[in-house]
Amino acid sequence: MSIYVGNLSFDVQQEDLKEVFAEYGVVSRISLPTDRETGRPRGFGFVDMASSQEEAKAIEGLDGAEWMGRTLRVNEAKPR
DNA sequence: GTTGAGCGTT
Repeated sequence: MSIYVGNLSFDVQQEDLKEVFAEYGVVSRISLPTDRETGRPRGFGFVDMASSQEEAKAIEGLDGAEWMGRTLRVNEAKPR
């Protein structure tokens, strides 16, 4: 299970995401995909937590929250 | 600016 985090600021780094999600549990994996053609950040990311309970809490606590001047969109990620 | 690849044998 993993979390989709959308509407991110383009200058957010993996460490920043980890910091925020660590508030809700153990972050086991972070992914911030960049546009393969342009190398630019795509403005969204993926976070995996150690447990689905922690993920649920993170989604609950962070979806719709304002961060880095943008309103976060957080929910369960679709399968790649 | 809203759902991740990548040339290998997980």
